[in-house]
Amino acid sequence: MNAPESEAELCRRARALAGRTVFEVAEKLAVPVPSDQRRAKGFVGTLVERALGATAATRSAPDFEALGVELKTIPVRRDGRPRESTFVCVIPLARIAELEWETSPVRAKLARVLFVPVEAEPDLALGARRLGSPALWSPSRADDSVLRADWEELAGLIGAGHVEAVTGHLGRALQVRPKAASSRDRRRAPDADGAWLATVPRGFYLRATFTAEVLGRFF
DNA sequence: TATTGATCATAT
DNA sequence: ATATGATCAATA
Repeated sequence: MNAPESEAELCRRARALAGRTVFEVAEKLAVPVPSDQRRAKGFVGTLVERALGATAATRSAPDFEALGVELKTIPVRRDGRPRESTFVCVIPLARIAELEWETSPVRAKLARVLFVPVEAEPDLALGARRLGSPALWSPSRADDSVLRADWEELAGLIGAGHVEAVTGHLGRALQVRPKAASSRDRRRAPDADGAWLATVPRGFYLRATFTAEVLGRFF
């Protein structure tokens, strides 16, 4: 699929996918649907990228580069509420002390997001899951201030050398969780004495409660 | 059941 | 190795 030339075109394409199953979308792209999603966790996200004409598949840029729009598929329950948190970005542990909210990767990633809900009941086969109505979101001023407060708390702790004290319990909208192939993976981060320590790579995620509130505005 | 911590595949 | 796409699975 070629890249959409405008937000309006992107939205039309996304609306056209609503109600269709993963199998139907995959069939049109001649892509086989994995039988075991445990071995294909990113399958639906990549599939919808291709179906909509995303350009930055594997690069560190918005999915729709020319439009500045990031795509997020979001697994939902029957009532439409998210089942999972939403991964935002890897945390640059070693450099985070130099960053500010205004120029942070979190704020850049979330500036414009197209959420595409996907049914995700565990007992519903991957191919049978239906896509939902898309929601094109930018943070409201209130959203931005909540995200900023979380960023300042979490980035502040990490930058001050307290990465090991940051658990998934912190943050109202944003949280910090491991983001690695294995818990044995290591990355360097500052310690409290100005030296380096080795710790598991981490990412920023949006809490499901936050995305539930955001999506609730659209429906 | 809700949430946190751990993990899987692929591309560059 | 690191970033992309996320969901799995153990714990509280």
